Amino acid sequence: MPKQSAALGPHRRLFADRRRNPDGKRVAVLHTAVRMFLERSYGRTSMNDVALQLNITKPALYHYFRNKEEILVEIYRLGTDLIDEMLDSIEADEKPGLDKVADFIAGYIRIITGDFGRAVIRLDDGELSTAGRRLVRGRKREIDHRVRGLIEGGMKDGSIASCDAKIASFILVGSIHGMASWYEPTGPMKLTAITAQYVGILTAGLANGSMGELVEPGSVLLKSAALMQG
Amino acid sequence: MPKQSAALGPHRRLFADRRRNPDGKRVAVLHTAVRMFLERSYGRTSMNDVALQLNITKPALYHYFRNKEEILVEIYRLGTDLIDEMLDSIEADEKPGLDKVADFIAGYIRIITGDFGRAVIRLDDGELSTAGRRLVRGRKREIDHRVRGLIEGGMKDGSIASCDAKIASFILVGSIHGMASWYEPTGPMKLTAITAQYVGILTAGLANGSMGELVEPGSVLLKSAALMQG
DNA sequence: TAGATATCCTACCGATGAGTAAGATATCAA
DNA sequence: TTGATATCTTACTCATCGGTAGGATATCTA
Repeated sequence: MPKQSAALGPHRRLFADRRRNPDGKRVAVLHTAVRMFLERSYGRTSMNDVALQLNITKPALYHYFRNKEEILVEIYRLGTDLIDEMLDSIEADEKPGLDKVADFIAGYIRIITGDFGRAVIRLDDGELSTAGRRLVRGRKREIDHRVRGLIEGGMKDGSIASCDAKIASFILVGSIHGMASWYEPTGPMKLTAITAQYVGILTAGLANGSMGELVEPGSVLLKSAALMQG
Repeated sequence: MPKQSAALGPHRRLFADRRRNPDGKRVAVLHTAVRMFLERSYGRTSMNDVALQLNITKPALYHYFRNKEEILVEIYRLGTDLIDEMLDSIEADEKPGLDKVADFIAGYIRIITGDFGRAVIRLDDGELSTAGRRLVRGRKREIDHRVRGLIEGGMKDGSIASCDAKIASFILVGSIHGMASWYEPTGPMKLTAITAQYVGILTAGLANGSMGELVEPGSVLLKSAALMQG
């Protein structure tokens, strides 16, 4: 963990003195918490851990948040807000569905490589209470529906090949979600290069005309019907 | 949880009497545990929970496993074994790389819709000790490399368009991993139909010739360069 | 400068959960 | 039948963690 102590510095410094700054300190807690939750998971990060990272004690955290869950819910809210705004902007555009999908891929990658976007994907909403889980999953479901809408729009205007929009959107977001796990900002690949690959492969898969000569899954699929495991 | 008590019945019944059957009871524990880990996560499933589900008490579990982690590692081992065997069979085939990829998609979906396959994807290996984590992540990495090999093979024989094999394999497995989260065996969609969609879209995306007229990510990508978040 | 209050701390509670000690009882092989 | 042992239980230890009680101290405003 000392690896990222440099990045945490600014937030830590906010708590160096007792200057009054409730809003600023609240978001500082959020930035530190989301980093730690992503690194060690929500369940394995104690309130004490977060407090120590900020150079305060655990009860001080409860001055800014009612409980641990409130921190997590707030993180989800910030992350889903980013995604919502991007979808707003894409839906407002006037262009073929396939182009909107291309924009979505690029925008989604941009968001998901940031802390709060990545949190929406990687953190386990099963840790939430029933109420919190309902809220978060509702927002996720809404996002899914909007992505599906993009694909359906493309099928209507003919830029996207006829397919099951639900499955296609799952493939789309699923492949990008994977990035949230393996992408490292300090890694060797430039983000723009990665994005170009994603846009290329995924739009090629959806584009009308490209699914002409379908590859049939052969032996393994047949085997799968026979060996279907209980 | 009473929802799946029917499926757990057989394993529960194994522990009804004290007949000696160490191996059978061991796998019964594994089957019950993987189900519960998938439903409630490893961290939120206590040894007591698992024991109760089997109609025994917690210490009895320690007769079959040294500790909780040993159960999880064993689950990972069984799951990765399934994937390894499938890759063995595909690599042994003599067919174009794109066809192998199609077979892989179908085979991977089949495995991932089963309990142990899904566990490899969904369970958090961050819960493991350093030693266990090294072991599990090593096996996962090996699988990744083999998938990448399939794609590289296809690029060599010309059936797959030139692209970054690393990214392409991440897109491939990432999109299927998403299934491990949303797929429900009792859901409305037949597995063969879902598989066909995956094979269709993904092989179309990789196939040589389909990436001719690339869709350029437009406004959003440009915005992303400017708004890059810290 | 003085009161209001924001900020933060020490010390604690109660719950949970992994793992163990030590012994009771059933099963099976000889 | 009997001894070895596999199986399982009750009753515990120890550590961690979310959250709180109650008070101390610094900051800002009037």
